[in-house]
Amino acid sequence: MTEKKRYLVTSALPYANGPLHIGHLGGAYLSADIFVRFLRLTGKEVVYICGSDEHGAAITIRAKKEGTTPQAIVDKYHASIKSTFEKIGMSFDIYHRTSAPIHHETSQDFFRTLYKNGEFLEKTSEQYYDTKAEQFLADRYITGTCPKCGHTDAYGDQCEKCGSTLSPTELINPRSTLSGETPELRETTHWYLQLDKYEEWLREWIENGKLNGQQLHDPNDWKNHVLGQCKSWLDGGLQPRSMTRDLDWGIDVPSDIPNSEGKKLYVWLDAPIGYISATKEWAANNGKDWKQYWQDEESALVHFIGKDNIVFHCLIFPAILKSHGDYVLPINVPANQFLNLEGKKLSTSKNWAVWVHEYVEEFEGRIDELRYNLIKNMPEQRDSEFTWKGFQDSTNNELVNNFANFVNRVVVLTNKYYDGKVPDFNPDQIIIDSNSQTDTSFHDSELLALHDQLQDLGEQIRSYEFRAALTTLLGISARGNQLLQFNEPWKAIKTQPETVKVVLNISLQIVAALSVASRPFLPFTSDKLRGLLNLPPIEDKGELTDLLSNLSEGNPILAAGHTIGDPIHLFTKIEDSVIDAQVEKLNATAAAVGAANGTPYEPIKETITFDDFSKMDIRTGVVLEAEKVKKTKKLLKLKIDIGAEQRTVVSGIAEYYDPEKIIGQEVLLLANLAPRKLRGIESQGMILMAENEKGELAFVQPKEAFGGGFTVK
RNA sequence: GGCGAGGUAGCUCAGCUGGUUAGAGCGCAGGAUUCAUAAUCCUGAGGUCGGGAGUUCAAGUCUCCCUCUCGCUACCA
Repeated sequence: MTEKKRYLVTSALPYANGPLHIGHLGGAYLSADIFVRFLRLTGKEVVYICGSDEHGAAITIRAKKEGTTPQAIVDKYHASIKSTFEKIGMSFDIYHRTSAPIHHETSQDFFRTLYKNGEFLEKTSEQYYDTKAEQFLADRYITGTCPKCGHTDAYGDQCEKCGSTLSPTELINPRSTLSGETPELRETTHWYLQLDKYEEWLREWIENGKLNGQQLHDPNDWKNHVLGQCKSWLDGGLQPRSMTRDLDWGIDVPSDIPNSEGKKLYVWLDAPIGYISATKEWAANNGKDWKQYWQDEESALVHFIGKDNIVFHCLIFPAILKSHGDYVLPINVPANQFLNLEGKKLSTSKNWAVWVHEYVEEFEGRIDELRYNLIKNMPEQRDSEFTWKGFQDSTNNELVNNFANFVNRVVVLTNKYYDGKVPDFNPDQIIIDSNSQTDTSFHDSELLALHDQLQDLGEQIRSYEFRAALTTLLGISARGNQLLQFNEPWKAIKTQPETVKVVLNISLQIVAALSVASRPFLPFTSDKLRGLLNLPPIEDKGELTDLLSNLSEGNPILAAGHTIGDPIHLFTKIEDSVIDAQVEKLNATAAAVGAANGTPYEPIKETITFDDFSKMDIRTGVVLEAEKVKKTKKLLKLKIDIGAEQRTVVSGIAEYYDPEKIIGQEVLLLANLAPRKLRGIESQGMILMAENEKGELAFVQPKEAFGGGFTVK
């Protein structure tokens, strides 16, 4: 990786609309925290930026639901998220928020500059307008019947029942959530960023790391799935993207721009710019120059995100930065994939999650255990999984048995044999090598081996291989265990006391090295180790670099005669009962949500008159022919016999029925529905299907061999 | 259907531009050991690298076809 003088590291801004779960930590936060803590240990200038994303329609809607104001919602969650991050040991230099005035100014300046540079395309389109509330409606403010599954409370952008992505104009019977009225379509003007114009340089930058012929980074350092997704978008052709919205909670389009009234900045001219405004705030508070981080070639910008944010951080935000001019582009965007929980996707709405604030309470003082397991299972290259059993195993087998036990052995032996003082030794004394049971070794060569392990660990972190780095860290204490095991100081103390001095001296140096090297991963343990060894607290001023240079010269980290403290248990085992309780809790809360969210049954629809019903002509029918519609996953083309005539019907049932197996199937057909073309085939009616809560479909049929064409009343 | 990412030991995953008997951690089996939170250490078993074909002196690694998983996207009157 290209070495830079200065690092600007960001983690995706969490949305201030709910608490944090372990998926967040494993995605965009722990990785970044390891990276910056490591950089600090190497003495780099680094600033780590994050904050709450506090705008957008979802927050207004939540406020309405809870009968409060959007400000109250974001205040509540901002405070909660911020405090959770602190407890879990996230080492942000600043945790900012997008409701801060400096952020509004920064975002508006950005908009103004892009506007003046002529980067925008003004476009007018039709959108729903609520005449009673006198405003345009964001997608989320519109509900209606989902055209795909018939769910009556689908949102304008998405149906939460069937997961389809929608646009507001597709909804049947659209209603405004503000007034309950039926909205009308009105013209509105927005500013579009012409991403299509940037396609060429974005491609060159993504694929070759070059901009204007200058090599900015090596694409080989980027993750496969990140490059893949970017290329997929580039190959599909970029479209102009609206940078404004008709919203009431967000950052105003600057009032000096014509037609700006009622317009707010779109989240992508808001949230990522939060990285910049947070840097400004931090710089102002710490006597620094924010421009050195954002506008200097010697500064490396690294965005840590989840895979859902790849396109925005790799294409759209860079496009915004370059359109503005003066800004550096990210040197890497090491996006993680998703973390699953006990075999299923994490889901806030289904309450299938491990909430970090709850963990912090229930596992007080055991933060590093969670950090360890999440890093160990970090979804670096593919989706991965957290299980409570795995959490127990990694804690008990690796942290307790390997890491903490090694430290404990060393401290106990030192206290027992040398009254807690680091023993002096004869450098020519031969001991058994930690790598083999037969070879011989010296004090210095063991320190060099330690040096190499730390060097490896650093290289792994630099190349964003945090899981591997964690394995290397545990390899250090594993090697310490071998050293003790091969040399058996508990026996040798009687026969070869000089050997024991060398072995324990080395072991103590290893523990001292661990107090530094563990810091990026296990910050609380690092602090405990420093205390245990009576070493000064780490100040993040290049301690690891100093350590490495000392080791390479064979200098000890702990001088002979230095007194250490009494043994402590860094980690304790997690009992089965604790794990069982957590699994039970997870299942119970998820089940409770299922029950509260109701029932698998849909609410009964509005009452209709008999006349309404009698308008429908439902007939019995028999399937004569069935074939899959080409290039579709769900559609079958059916020929239905309804007695007097035959109808061609296209139906979305291919996932549940094989075409050959439904020939002769008796069905009910809504025969007087207006015909509609699907995939070029005219569908003359609709087959009635029953659908359960899982979305599974079943035919509704009259009794066997009833025959086609008869009416249903 | 299109695109992207994956499918490597029981489990979780490494394997860069193709090159000696395919690796790690956990789990498992056997042995050694007791300083330590019944912890540690050694040894071992276990993989036709999703399936098939091809390129090559040589393929987990390149090409093509098929298949499964995840994500984005289109179709569900």
